[in-house]
Amino acid sequence: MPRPSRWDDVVAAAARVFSEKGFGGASLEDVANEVGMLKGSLYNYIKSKEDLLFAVVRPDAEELLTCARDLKRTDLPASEKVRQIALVHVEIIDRHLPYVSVYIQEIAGKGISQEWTDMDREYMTLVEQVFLEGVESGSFDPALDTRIAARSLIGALNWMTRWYEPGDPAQARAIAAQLSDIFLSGALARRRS
Amino acid sequence: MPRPSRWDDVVAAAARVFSEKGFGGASLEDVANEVGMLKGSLYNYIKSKEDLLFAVVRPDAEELLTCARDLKRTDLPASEKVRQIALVHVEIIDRHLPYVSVYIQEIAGKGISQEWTDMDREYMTLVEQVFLEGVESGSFDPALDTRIAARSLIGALNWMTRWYEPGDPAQARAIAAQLSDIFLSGALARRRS
Amino acid sequence: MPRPSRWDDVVAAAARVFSEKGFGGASLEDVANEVGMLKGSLYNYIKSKEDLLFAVVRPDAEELLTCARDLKRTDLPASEKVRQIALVHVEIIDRHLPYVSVYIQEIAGKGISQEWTDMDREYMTLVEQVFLEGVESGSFDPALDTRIAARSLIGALNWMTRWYEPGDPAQARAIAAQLSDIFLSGALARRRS
Amino acid sequence: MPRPSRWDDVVAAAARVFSEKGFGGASLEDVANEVGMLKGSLYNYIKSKEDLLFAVVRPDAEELLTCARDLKRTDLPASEKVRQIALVHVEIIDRHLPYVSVYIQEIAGKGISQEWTDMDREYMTLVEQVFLEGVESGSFDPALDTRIAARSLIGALNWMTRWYEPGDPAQARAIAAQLSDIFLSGALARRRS
DNA sequence: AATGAATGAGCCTTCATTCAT
DNA sequence: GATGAATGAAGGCTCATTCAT
Repeated sequence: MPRPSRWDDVVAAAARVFSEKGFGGASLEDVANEVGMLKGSLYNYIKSKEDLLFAVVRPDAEELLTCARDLKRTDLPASEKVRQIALVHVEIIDRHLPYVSVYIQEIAGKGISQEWTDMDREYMTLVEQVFLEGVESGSFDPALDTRIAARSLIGALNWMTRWYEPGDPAQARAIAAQLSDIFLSGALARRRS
Repeated sequence: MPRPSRWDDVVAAAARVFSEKGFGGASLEDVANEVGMLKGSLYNYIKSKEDLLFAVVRPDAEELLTCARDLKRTDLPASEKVRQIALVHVEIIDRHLPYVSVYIQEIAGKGISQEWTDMDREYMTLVEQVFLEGVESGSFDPALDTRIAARSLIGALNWMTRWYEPGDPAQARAIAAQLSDIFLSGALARRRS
Repeated sequence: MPRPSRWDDVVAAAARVFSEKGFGGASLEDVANEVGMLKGSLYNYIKSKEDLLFAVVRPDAEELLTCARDLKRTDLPASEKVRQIALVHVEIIDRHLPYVSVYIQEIAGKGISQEWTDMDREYMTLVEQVFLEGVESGSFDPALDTRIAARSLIGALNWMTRWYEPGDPAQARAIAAQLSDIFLSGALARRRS
Repeated sequence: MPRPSRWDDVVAAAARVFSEKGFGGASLEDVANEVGMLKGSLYNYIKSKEDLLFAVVRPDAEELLTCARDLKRTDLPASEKVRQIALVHVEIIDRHLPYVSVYIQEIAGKGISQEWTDMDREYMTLVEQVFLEGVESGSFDPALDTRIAARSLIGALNWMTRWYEPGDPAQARAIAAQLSDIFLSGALARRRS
C-alpha cells in the first residue's frame, strides 16, 4: 500500500480540528490524533502551528479572490455580478466549509499580517466596486450606500459558516439565488401594475 | 455574582481584552493588567475565566432578546419590525461593541451550553417570524425564503462587529436605515410608475 | 444574645476540617466557612495557619502525656499500668476524635519541631518503661522486646482514629479492655490447669 | 500506563518525595527534581498528580492483598496464619517503606474511591477471618473480640511506617516474630507447671 | 470583631517546539 | 518519515496573609 506524502491529510485534519475547536483552542496533539500520528511528527510537514493555519486557509481564500478579480474584467451587468459573487462564495462554503470557517473565524478582519489584511481588503473592494458600477450605470438605486451594501452582502455570506450544513450543491445554489434576490430586489412585494 | 466596587471595571476590561485577543488568546493576567490588579485578585469577583466571559456577554444578549420579544407583541407592519430590529441591533453594537464582539466571536452558534443555544435560536426564530408575518400579510414577496432572509439579516448585522467603528449614534442609525432599505427594497433601482 | 469570644468555635471547626481534609488539604476558607465567618476574620484569632494546627492539637496531647507521667509515679503493677494507658488513650480518642486524628495524622512522628518530637518521644518512653518494669519485676515475659511492645501498643491505639466511631464511652472502655487483654494475655486459648 | 525508559525512576522518586512531604505537601516540581527532569516532562508519564500517587501505591497494596488471599486458602493453623500475615506485612514495609508509607498516610481509610475502600476492607476482612477461624477452632480464646484483634494487629503493623528503619531483613523478621508472639501469647509471663 | 478586597507566591497542567534515535 | 522524550514558558486557579474600613 504505497503511502505518499500525507500533507493533504495533515491539512484536512487541521481544517477539521481548527474549525471545531478554534485555532487557539486546538492543540497540535489534537491535529496529530486526527491524522493518526504523533504531534512531534507534524514538524516533518510544518515549521510552526501558524504555518498550518495558513496552509488550511490559503487555497480557498485565493480561489475566492481570483474569481472576484476575474469577474471584474467581465462586462456582465452589475446585478449579474452580484449573483455570481454570491454563487461562488456559497459554493466554496459548500465544498470547503471547515477550511472557510477557519478563515472567517481566525483571520478575516483580524489584522494578522499585512498579507491577509490586503486580501481581505481587496475582496471587499472588488465587491464594493460591483455595487458602485451598478449605481453609476443607473441600474442600482442612486441612494445605495455601496460601502454598507458590500459589507452586508459579505457578512451575510460569511455568516453562513455558522449555520449552513454542506453537502448539497443544489441547495447551495438555491441559497445563493435567494440571497441575491434579497440584495437586488428586497423582501417587499412588488406592486404589480 | 457579587457586585462590589470594581465589578464593572473588571467586566469592561474583560470585554476589551477578550474582544481584542479572543477569549482563548487572552490571559487573565491581561485582564487584570487592564483593570490594574493582579490576576489572583480577579477571583474575588469570578469563579472561573468562563464566568467572566458570560458576565461580559449576558447583559447585551439579554437586552437584544428582550427587545425582539417586545417587538413581537407589537402590531407594527412587518417592514417596520425589520427596521426596528436592525436599529436596535446596530445601536447595541454601537454602544457596546467590545461586549457584542465577544458574544459573536465566542458564543453565537458555538453550542457552548443549552442556555446559550436557546438564546441564539430564540432570537433567530423571532426574526424569522417577522419575515413570515410579512409574507403572510402579503406585504412581503411570497417567494421569500424566510429562513434565509432572517439568517442573512442577522449575519449582515453581526458582521458589523468586524468593521464598524463605534461612537457615532447618528451614523449607527444611518447604517441601520440603509441595511433595512436593502433588505426591504433591494439594491435595484425602482422603475418609477 | 451575648456572644463571647469564639475562640473555641474556631478551634473546634479547625479540628473538624483538618481531620476531614488534612491540614494541607484544608484551606482557611474551609475553616472560616465551618465557623461562619470569612477567612480574613480568622486572623483576629490566630497568627498563622500553623498556629491553628497547634491549638487544635496541644490540649489533648498534653493531657495524654500528663496522664502517662502521673501513672509512672504510681505503684500499680505493670499489667495494670498497661490497662490504664490503654484506657486513657482510648477515652481521649472517644471524646476528642477530630482533635486527636489531626495530631496523629499531621504531627506524630513527623519531626515538625523539637517541641513535638520531644512530646512524642516522652510518651513513647513512658509506655516503654511500663513494659520494662513488667519484665524486670518478673510479671512480664523476660523475652519480651519492650521497644516493640510499646510501639505496637501505641500503634494499635493510634490506628483507632481510622476506624473508631466515637460517642459511646462504654464501648470505648470495652475496647480498651480487649486491647489490654490481647497485649497482656494474647489471643491463644489458655490451657487450664 | 506507559512504561518507557524512566518510568520506574519517576515512581520511585515520587514515593520518596510523597513519603517525606506528604502527597499534598509535595509539588510535582519536587518529584521532577528528584528524577532530574522538569515538571512538565512528568506528563509524558502520567496524566495527573493523582495518577502518580496510585502508581506509587498500587503494586505493594496488591501484593499484600494477594498474599492474604493466598494464605486464606491454606490450611495452616490460625496462629501460624497470624505469624505469616505479620511476616509478609513487615517484609513489605522493610522492602518498600516509602511506597507503603504513602499508602498508609494518604489512602488507607480515607475513602478516596470505591476501589481503594474495597481493597482496604478486603484486607481487613481477611485478617479478621483468621482470628475468627482461631476462635472457632478452639485454639484462640473464645472471649476474643476478633474485630478489635484484627484492627489492632493491622494498626500495630501499619504504625511501623512511622518508626521502622528499613534495610535489615533479619531484623524485620525478628520484629514480625515478636509482634506475633505478643498478639498470640501476650506480654505476661507464663506461669510454669 | 468582622468584612471585603487585594496581594504574591506557588501549584497543576497544557502545549508549541526540539531532537536523538 | 515517525517516534518518544524532554524542554520551557505560560496559564488558570488556590491560598495564606495583610489591611483599610
